[in-house]
Order: sequence, then structure tokens, then C-alpha cells
Amino acid sequence: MNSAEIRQRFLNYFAERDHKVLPSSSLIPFGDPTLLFTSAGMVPFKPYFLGQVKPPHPRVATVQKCFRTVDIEVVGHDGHHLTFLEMLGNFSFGDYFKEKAIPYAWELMTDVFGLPKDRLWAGIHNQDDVSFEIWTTGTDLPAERIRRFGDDYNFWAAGPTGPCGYDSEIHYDWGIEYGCGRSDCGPNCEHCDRFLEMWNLVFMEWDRDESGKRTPLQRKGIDTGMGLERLTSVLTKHRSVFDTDLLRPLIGHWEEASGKAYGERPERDVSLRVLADHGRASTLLLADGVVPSNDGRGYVLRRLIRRAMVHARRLGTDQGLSSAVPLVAEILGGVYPEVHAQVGQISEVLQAEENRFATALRTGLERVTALLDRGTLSPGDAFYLHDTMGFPMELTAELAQERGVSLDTSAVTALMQAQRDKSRAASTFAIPMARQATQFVGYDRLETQSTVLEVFPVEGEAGEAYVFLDDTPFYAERGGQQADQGWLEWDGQRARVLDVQPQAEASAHRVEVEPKRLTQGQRVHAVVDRDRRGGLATHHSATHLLHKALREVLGEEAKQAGSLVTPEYATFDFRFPRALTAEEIQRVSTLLNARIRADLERRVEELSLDQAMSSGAVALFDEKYGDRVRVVSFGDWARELCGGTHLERSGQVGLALIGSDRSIGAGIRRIELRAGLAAEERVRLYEATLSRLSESLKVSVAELPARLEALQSDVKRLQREVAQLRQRLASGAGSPAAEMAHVDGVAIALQRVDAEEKDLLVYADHALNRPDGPGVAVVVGGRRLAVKVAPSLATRLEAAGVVRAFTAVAGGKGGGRGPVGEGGGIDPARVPEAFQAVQAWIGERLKESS
RNA sequence: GGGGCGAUAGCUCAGCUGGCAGAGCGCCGCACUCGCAUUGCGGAGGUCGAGAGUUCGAGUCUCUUUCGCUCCA
Repeated sequence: MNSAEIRQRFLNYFAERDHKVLPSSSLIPFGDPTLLFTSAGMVPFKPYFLGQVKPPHPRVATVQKCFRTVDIEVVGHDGHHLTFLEMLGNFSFGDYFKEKAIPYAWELMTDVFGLPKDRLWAGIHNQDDVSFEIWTTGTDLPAERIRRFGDDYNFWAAGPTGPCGYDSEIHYDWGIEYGCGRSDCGPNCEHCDRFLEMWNLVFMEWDRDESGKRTPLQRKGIDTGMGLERLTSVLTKHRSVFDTDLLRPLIGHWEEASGKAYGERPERDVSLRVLADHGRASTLLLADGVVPSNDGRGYVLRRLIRRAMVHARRLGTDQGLSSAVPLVAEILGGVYPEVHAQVGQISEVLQAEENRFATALRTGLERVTALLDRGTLSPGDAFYLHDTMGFPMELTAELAQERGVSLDTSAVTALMQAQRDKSRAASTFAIPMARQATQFVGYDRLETQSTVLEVFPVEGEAGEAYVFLDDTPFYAERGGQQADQGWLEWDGQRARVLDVQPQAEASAHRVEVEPKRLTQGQRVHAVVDRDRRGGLATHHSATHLLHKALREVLGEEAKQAGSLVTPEYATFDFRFPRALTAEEIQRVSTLLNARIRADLERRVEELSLDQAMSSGAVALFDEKYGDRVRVVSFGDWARELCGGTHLERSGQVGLALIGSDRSIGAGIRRIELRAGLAAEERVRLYEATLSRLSESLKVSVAELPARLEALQSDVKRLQREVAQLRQRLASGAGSPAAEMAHVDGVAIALQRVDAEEKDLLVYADHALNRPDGPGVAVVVGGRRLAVKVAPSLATRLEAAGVVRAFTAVAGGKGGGRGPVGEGGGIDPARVPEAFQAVQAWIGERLKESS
């Protein structure tokens, strides 16, 4: 039996029992900004479990792509942890409960997959007698192979509040020969890995509130999850998931690349497993639109790629993850077509990221060697290299060892831990979960009567509340379009809506209001800010038209990689390997504005995802489950899946201006777009600027560039002349006569120059450098002052002292360092007196030091 | 979302405690050379990321901000 058959048999089993089989959703959870990745099969179904919306069918089954950040550090060290995995699951939304879920699981494992009954164990919660009853009466699992555990193993909750319940796990027993031999050895044994946790059946039973009180859910639910990789390993009698047909070919790829065989040396095997896992995970993440970056999802991806490179280096190969993409596509591409379709682009992005890390390593390496040359390496240095330069600590340690320099790695790890704690402490508060869906009515209307469902205070912001409504005209920030703003009005009161965040099927309105002034059940009038919405719609529609124009000019592979739509401007990111030429931008702009003037009519259709795709609509990566999707088109030209708000006709855009494109990362370009009013304002600004310029330069706009160039070269020539003249002045010829004084054989010069002269010190310098120059030069220009002391006197006189003696009389302030001093704010009328004071001060100093 | 580091000539960077903006490479010119490379001499090239503040004076100190690199959530 291979993994493909196992997937199929699993789904078939549940399909035969009236489950609707749904396709895997994206690794990027839809409409849930709090969640980084789809980490379990139930993630796409959260709105169903919360009762926010009605599921398409009361029971479903899926094979879901999952990514788990928590296991990154663990991967490779054992035979069953993975970052990317496929989760087999069956779900019931208020339909059957554990009385069916347990027998289903048992029947599937034993009858369908034919696992020997004496190898299976069950774990249940120590208070869950109901499950014990079902296991013992509903299946033929003997009571002695049921173990009871506490909350840490068999209690499930999505968070401190919300749905929760007991769960029950099915464990596989590899046999006594793999065990620790202890008498209490069994599932969840801490001393050995004789038992493998395979399938977790979650029984969602209660709703928990802030005080910890549990109230029974009206509709109890079932959520199960079993890793395809683990199941495959058991069914094909391989102790490790890395020996299954899902992963073994990837291990083989790295064996070949490195020339090191798997299964010979434990530490090499770790590297081989890490590479196999990370290659799969990176490929699938990229296929779902994640791009390496400094934070969020992109950062996790970057970390995977870099970890993999360190391991590749350890194996002595310079092949990066990009080399494994075609193989991953071969293994999983049949199941996940998005991988197949993008093999080239995925490899390119990986390649670019690998190059980037290579440069980080190179600069890091220089620094490490520089530090090691000094002979010591403190934990602080190593942490700096890791934290600031991104140079892996293991490599630092390795290099230090080679050079015989000691490094306290545990101290470095402690510093890393401290940094981690700091980050965690500062992590943001989540928005509380809504219990009901919000109906968005804002496509056609900008205001509506609505009822307040729930109100929560915003943590850390007094006077603000999250408000959930039953109906809302406010568009929540989604798909790159910023949220609407506006007002809630009730009983003569009015509160500003600052932001609206999506939360699965609900919308959280952040409102400027004391939380207790708005109560559940209150009727409110919700009004969207019309101007802001207009700007958003203009830019969103313009973005669609731009997307299409780009694809026509550059080719279909110029695919959207993200966008930001604000009322004032929009940015559009797309995959393209190089900068656009001026001519290409010109063509895009011409085409775009021609289609705006063509005044294409906007149409919105609600279709099934399949229909939409086959009708040629452009789909992005974060499509969600649900049988209907919105397709927005302008004429028969631009056609995209989109939930955003749009204009009625392309002509309403009026005008669209596109800026030059720039790179924002590996293979991704960004174009800035201004449309409608914002474009008009921009044009007006340009016009005003140009006409002002042409007026003051007295030439036509067309002649401006030539005129400016001429002026610039004039200025340069004049500047040069001025500098030369000034040099000549300062060096003596025709310079204003300096007033000279002599104290104890030291000549002191006072020179007065024009107030505009900038570099007073240059004059002082020149005075000193004359063959018969003085020992001290004082230069005054306007309210400023410069002092320079000849090197022969530098040990006896400080320029700062001269400046202070001067300013003590003439006012102002100043100071200096060594033989150079400057000051300002002096009264020009009192310079003669001040010069007397300077002479007196110098006289005293000379006496003291002689 | 939090932390660390950075932004100075076309490129890579230096600029110590605030006091005349620099080096190497590259570029241009001249010399040497049959020519090229090399070498020597000379030269051009700077809103010191942006904006406020402190100060007589800010590349340097403080705050804000943009962007980049990096670690973490």
C-alpha cells in the first residue's frame, strides 16, 4: 500500500458514511490574522465549530496540508516529527459525537487498513468514563489496552476560552523489543518510543468562559486528525516516516548530492532528514504564496531555508533546497497541483534566498575570523553574530573550536532565551472570538440598521472597544484592501469606527467608545465614511485593471503576489524577474488608461470555485472553502476572484498614474499606483511645480531640463571661482591686514573677515602657515570666531582657553579641541576689548607654563 | 508585534570623547609604453537616508520617521 492509496481509502471510507470530501485549503489560513499557518485539519472549519456560519454539510472529511512551527527545532532528531505534514481528518459539526467517532476510527484502522488489533492502544482522559464505555462496548479493544491520562495529554482547547473537550488518542505499538522494558511502559511513555501516537479524536463538548466555567455546547462536534506520514510508516512497516514513499526519495536526493549514505552515521542522518523535511515544507509554503521575509510567515520560511543550508554545508554539499523542488513536485504535485504549476518560480525564489544567505555567511565569516584573531570570543560576541548578523551559532562554535578558542555556548543560549522571552512578553493581545457571524451588506449600501452582538474592551487602549454586529456595511481589512471607517450612531450618540478586522466569518469593529456605553442588543445605525470608501474602491478597481494590463504587456507569468489598497494610493506586487523598462511602463500606463476611458462595466458573479476557475478568472492564493466565490470583471477584460469593494464602471477611476517599479525581494517587483482624486491631486501638484519653475526660470516647461543643466554647470563654475579667490585672499595677497600683538615673544594675530565667510578656520590656518606667521591666530567673522594655535605652542596653549577668554568679554560661547577652537554668538562691537583679554590670558598661561 | 545593527563619493567602508568630510577600488586626464597590463602624477565625484530638537557649532548627541539587514513572537 502506498501513500496515495492510503489517502484515497481514508476519504472513501468517510465518503461512504455520508461525509462530504473537501479539498485541502491553503497553508495560509483564510481570514484569520491571528494564526500564522494552517496547523491542523480543523483550522479551515473554525467558523463552523464556533457556529458563526452553517457548514456546507454536517459531516466532512479532508486531507489537509499542515505546517507546524513548533516542530522546527525537533525535526530530524527522531523518525516521526515533521514541519510539513498532511493531516487526515473527519469532522462533525453538531452531527454525530464520540459514540460514532470512536467506532469509525476503530473500524477504519482494523478492517480497512488491516492493522493487527493487538497492536493498537487507546488513551483517554481520566474523567472520561463515557469514552471508556464506548471503547469497551463499541469496539473489541480490550479494556487493559486503554490508558487514562490527565489534561496535558487528553484535554483539548483552542484557547483559554471557547470550545473545549476531552480527546482520545489511538497509539500503535511497535512491539516490546522497541520498548524500555519498564513495567509501566505504555502509550506516551517518557522513556522510549515503542508507542507511536497516530490519531487524535477530539470531542468538542463545552464552551469555557473567562472564569473557567464550562457550559455544554448546543452542537457538540468531532474533530480528528491523523498524520498521513505516520499512518503510511505504520502500514508499510517502516519505523520512520522518512522511510516512506513520501520522504525516502528526498533523502535519496540528498544522499546523491552529498555522496553520504543514509543510516551510517547518526549526525549525518539528522541533516539528511532535516533537508528532506525542509525541502518539502519550503516548496509547499512557496506554492501557497509565502515569500521569504523578515517577519511573520515569510520569516519562518526564511528560517527553514537557512537551517537547511547549514545542514547541507555540514554534509559537504553546496546544493540548496532549490535542487529538490522538481522531486517534491513529482511526489506531491499530483495531489497539490499548485506545486506543479510553479516549479520554476519556486526554485527561483529559493535560489535567490540561498544566495542571500551565502552573502550573510560571507560577511559573518569575516567578522568571526577578525574576532578569533584577537584570541578570545565572548558569549556576547557570538550572540551579536547570531542576533545581528544572522550568523549561525553552531558555525561560530565550530570555527572557534578549529582555532582552539573556547566559547561558552550555554551562555550564548541563555542570551538567546532572554531575547525570546522579551519578544514573547511583548506579543500582542488577540481579539476575542465572536460567537456569531457578521453579515456584510456593504457591497450595495453604505449604511444600515444593525444590532450589537458583543462588546469587548480593547486591551491596553482605554476608551476603545471591539464591537461585533449582526449586519455591517463596513468592509473588514482583507485581501490587501484597508478597512472602511465611519461611525456608529444610537440614542443621539455617535462613535467613530477606527478599524475593522476580519475574524473568520465575523468582523471586529474597533470603535472609539467606552466599552460599557455600548451594550449587547443595542440597535445602532452604522455609517461608512463615503469619501474613504470611494478612494478605496477607486484604487481597488484600478489595481485590477493594472494587473490585467501588466499581464498583457509582460506576459501571463507576471502574476500578482500581493497588493495594498488605501484611499490615497495602492501598491501592486507581482512576480517578475527584472526591472521594467521605461518603455514597458509607458505601454502599461497607456493600456491601463485606455481601458479606464473605455468605461467598462463592472459585473459581479457568484460562482462555484470550479466554475470561476474554468471561466478564466485569475485566482489568488487565499481562496477559502465555501461553494460560492465572487468574480469581479470589468467588461470582458479584467476578471478576478475578489471579495473587495469596487466602482460600477472603469470610467469612474478617471485617471491612473503608475510610478516606477522597484524590487521588494526575490523575484518580486512593486508598482505604486495613484488613481481618481489622488491622481488628480498629484497632477495638480506637478503642474503647479512645473509652472512655478518655468515662471522663475523664464523658459517653457519643455526647455526646463536644458535650462537647469546650464544653471547647474554655471553654479559649479562660480563655486570653483569663489573658492579660488578665497584661497588667494586668505593666503595673504590682498587680505585684510591682520592686527598683530606680541606677548612674551609670541605673535598673536587678529583678523576680521566678512560675516558670510564660512570656513574661518581656513583663514587661521593660512595665517599660521605664512613664513612669518604668528603663534596664535584669531579670526572673527560676524558673530563667529575661530582660533588656531601653532604646533610649537600646542603643549602650552589650548585653543579652547583662548576662545573662552574671548567670549568672556565679547559674549557668546565656544570651545575646541587641542589646537583648534571655534565659538559663536559674540558681539562684534566688543572685539577690540576681547582681543586685549586674550592677550592678557595668553600672557598668564605662558608665565605658568614656563 | 518586540529586540539588535545599519544608511557617509559610482562600489566597499573609515570618521575616536561634537570643532576644516576621508581611504581603498572604480571613473576621467596626463606621463611612461609600438599597444595592453602595470606604475607614477593630477582631477572630477557628497542635500553624510528624511524631519524636528539640544548646542556658539551636529556626519557625530536626543526624539520622530523611512528603508535595509538580522534575531525572535
